[in-house]
Amino acid sequence: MPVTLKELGARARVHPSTVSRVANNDPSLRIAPVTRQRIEALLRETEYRPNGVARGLKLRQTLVLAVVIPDITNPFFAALFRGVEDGASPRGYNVLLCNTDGSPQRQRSHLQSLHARRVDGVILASSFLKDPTVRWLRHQRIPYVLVNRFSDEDHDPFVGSDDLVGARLATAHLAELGHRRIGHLAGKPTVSTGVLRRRGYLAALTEHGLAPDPRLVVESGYTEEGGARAAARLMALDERPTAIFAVTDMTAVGAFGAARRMGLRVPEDLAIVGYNDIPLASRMMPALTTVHVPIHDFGSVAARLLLDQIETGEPSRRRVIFNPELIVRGSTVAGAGSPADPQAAPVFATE
Amino acid sequence: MPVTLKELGARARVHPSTVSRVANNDPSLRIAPVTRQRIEALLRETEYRPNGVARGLKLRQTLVLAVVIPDITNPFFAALFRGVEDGASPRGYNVLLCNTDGSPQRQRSHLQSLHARRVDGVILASSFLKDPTVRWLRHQRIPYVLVNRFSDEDHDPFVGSDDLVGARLATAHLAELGHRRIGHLAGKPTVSTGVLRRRGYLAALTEHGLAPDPRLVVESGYTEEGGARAAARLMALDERPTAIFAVTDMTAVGAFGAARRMGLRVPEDLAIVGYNDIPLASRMMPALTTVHVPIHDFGSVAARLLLDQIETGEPSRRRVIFNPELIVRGSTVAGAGSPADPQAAPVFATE
DNA sequence: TTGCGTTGAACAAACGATTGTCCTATGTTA
DNA sequence: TAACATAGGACAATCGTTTGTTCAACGCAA
Repeated sequence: MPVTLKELGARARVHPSTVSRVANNDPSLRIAPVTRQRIEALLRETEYRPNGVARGLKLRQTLVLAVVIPDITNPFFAALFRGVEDGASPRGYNVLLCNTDGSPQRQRSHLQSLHARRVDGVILASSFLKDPTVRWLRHQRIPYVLVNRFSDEDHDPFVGSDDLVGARLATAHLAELGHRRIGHLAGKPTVSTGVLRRRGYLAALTEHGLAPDPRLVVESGYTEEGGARAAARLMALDERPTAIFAVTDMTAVGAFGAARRMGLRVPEDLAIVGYNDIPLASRMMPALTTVHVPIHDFGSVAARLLLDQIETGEPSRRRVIFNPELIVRGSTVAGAGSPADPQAAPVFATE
Repeated sequence: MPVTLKELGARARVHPSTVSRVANNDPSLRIAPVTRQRIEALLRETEYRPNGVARGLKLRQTLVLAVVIPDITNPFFAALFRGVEDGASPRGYNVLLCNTDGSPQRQRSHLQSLHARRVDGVILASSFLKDPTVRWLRHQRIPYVLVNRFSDEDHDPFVGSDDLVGARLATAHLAELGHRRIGHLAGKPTVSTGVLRRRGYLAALTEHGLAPDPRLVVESGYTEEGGARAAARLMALDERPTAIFAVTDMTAVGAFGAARRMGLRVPEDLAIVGYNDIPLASRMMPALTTVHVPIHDFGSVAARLLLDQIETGEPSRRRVIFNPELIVRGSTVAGAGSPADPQAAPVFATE
């Protein structure tokens, strides 16, 4: 059993509260040097560490954060989590990880559980548009930061990339390579990245004098399987696309697989662009052209924003938007190299 | 602010302890039906959830587990974590995730922090041989389960695969393909998987009449970069190997990259076998021949073993060893398919 | 000797829940 | 009518810390 203040008090023949003050270096404590040393020796000898649960109850802070994501198995979220932990751990916080598999019910029940545990804050990367659980977080005054996906345009602290710009870059790249029929594996209309990347895709098309064709946009969700299915549907069209912009790298990977199974060569028969630049992207054959975003930084910046809120006690609406950057690789331009990972910088931070 | 028993007691004009008993459905409570209904209505109306911290203090259980791993960014550990969460979440537990990056210091400091927080149990996938922190866990009577790597042969609850058998399968496969010079990207001698897989490799060599050559064994660690470096060293030998058995899939991926950079074709110039069958393995080009182990099951079984210990209050030494299975793909046999994921079953479970 | 300022701690009240025990009205039985 | 059950809750201790307040003893000056 771990040692308690009570026991230490008995062993040092002082009141437990005195031990507590010595352990916490309470400046308001006036104490005889000899007594202090006796207590300090005891603290070292027993390797006393205060019971975090009791401390949490008294101080109303648990030093625990939570990260809520769809699926840690997705490399994007794994990198994101590392960022969060790397930002929070040096400041004494531990981090709970909750997977929702994209289910609003699971998200909701996880958040309720986290609230009951009195976590100090939540980083939510699985929110959707007008997400009621985000409103609930606000209402419960639980500090939170949204990452990658936002819920309302301006009402939440947020870290992400400029999806509209990123999608436009990706699509413009394809148009400039001469592709006339460019398909889109679209995210969900209930998720901000889905909406914005689709919008960016459409904007780039018209900017390059290409008429949007509804048949060329197929909803794929965010999984590899979804990407494969959606790509297969696209390639079954009469006039099939010669290029695809996929809403995420994982769906692009699915499209790769589908193309391969249909005997299509990438990029000769089908060019593919993804989004996020997960580690896997540069390792594929051919390597995946994609929109680079600093995933690890998403996490560490989100942690910083969250800890700021926690420590000041004031909610924030700060938004940090990173500038996405196109990385051209072999999936659009045969033989294109895979340059060293670029460092995107935040170009746009309000309030 | 969340509602407390005290407030509810005041609002229902009963003592807080009575509210608690109603909320917990305490059978020892005799109560007038009308009062009960008044309280229950209030509980529903306020969506009362007991403060988990206070509950943890009183009941001496936090309903929190921790998973300690080298790096969640490694797909192996991501899948493992999912297994743990899928096993623990339905039983009301939340899971903390701690990354050590393979540093014993970070492992140690994480565990101390987890102990101070009074987590109910720990799943440790980053242990090494004779790991003092494992002894410490035992000594502190913190329920724990080791996964994938063990510390002592028989002294800890453990979930993993039979590394010796798996490595022998992999190496034998290469030998049977006719390879005479088979290199090994070895794990660390301080880690059980490193030792056992190396031993399995050596055993298979002699079983096939091949003389072990120390120059063909290069320590690579467990990262992609380490694998690339080690493979490059192997391929710089005068008599370079025509096949490599890598201690994990990630190091195999590194070897892939190195081979590609040296202009070597896989499998024609260099055959490669990995270990673990992470999702990435089957997606590579060519797909990676590897030793399949049920990673997700590692996690969920470990969670079960841990929860059993927690709920019975008794430490266990149960070991669940899964049977590894060779998956032959294109990295050793040109054109070999990638069959559906097999389901390995535990073939060996003691006490 | 009385009074007062320090020193060096002890005391006690939270934080929010759980749970064994005790108490007070009613109604019932002898 | 006195004794006694029983129903229906109230009381209080406890989990381990933190922190504002109190307090005894001592030294010193008047």
